[in-house]
Amino acid sequence: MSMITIRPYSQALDRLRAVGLRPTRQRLALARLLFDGCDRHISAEQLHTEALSTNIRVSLATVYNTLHQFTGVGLLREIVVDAGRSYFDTNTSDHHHFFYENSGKLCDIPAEMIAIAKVPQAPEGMRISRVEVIVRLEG
Amino acid sequence: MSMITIRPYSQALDRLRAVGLRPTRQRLALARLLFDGCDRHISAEQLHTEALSTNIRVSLATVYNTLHQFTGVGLLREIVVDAGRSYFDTNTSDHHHFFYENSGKLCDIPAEMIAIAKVPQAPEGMRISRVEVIVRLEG
DNA sequence: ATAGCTGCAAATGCTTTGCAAGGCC
DNA sequence: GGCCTTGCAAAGCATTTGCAGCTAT
Repeated sequence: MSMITIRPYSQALDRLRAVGLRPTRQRLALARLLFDGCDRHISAEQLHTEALSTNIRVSLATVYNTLHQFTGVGLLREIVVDAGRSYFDTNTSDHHHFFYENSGKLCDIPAEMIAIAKVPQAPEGMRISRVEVIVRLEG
Repeated sequence: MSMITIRPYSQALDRLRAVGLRPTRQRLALARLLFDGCDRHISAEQLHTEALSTNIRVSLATVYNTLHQFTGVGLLREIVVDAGRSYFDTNTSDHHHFFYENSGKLCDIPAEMIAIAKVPQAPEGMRISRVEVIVRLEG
């Protein structure tokens, strides 16, 4: 009853199983949109629109919940570049970002294209969870 | 570590004049809170609260407008670390930040404590407006 | 069967705006 | 006086939540 494109080997189901999230129709569909292509930076609103245009009936609230669940289990990374707009990155490996201030677009900077020579020590009792580099572009 | 120093000659008035903003009572008062002490990271809500507790009558809307005007003329820098919460930094020189994910606090990393060895070239037709490093801490 | 999901709509939190009244030059 | 600012309250957005009904196992 669904018009979802069936790929012979979608990673979506396996990924959900691996992290122990029940593979419901909505989660599976969203996982396919997110993971069955190349890496991407996407907002909740965008993903919702994309889901609807692929005939996947899912509410915006569920999209938000799902994105946060995925982030919680490490399938996604949340990126905040702009007040009041969150992006989710399907690439959770070590890398950084270009941010086009005019258009609001994000673009990966591969890990080897940027090098941080000296990272300061974490203050007493704290540990570094992540070093995030955002190169802001205009023009 | 340090108490706020009362300076006999507030820089606030001069700063406003220098950037061509009319020194109204509200702007002057906010400028004093912001610039007459050590550098700080502050949210609109915090500044508003602080203003009220210093007997400065100012509306939250005016605080927002003022912070953005100050940012527009380079007196402040806006920092986004968390979806839906903006901080304004009175230190506009080149430096980076620790972000305490648990408490939401920000802390400066002096420019010399961090070094970016290799910065990627800006894409065709773009120029780098700023390289921002956020070291996220937890614990 | 039942614990966990989902949709909807209402609620929330931060931020911006419209407009009449007030203040600075 | 004239124009810029301000205050208030209402509007705006993105996001979250409460709850009744649905679903995967």
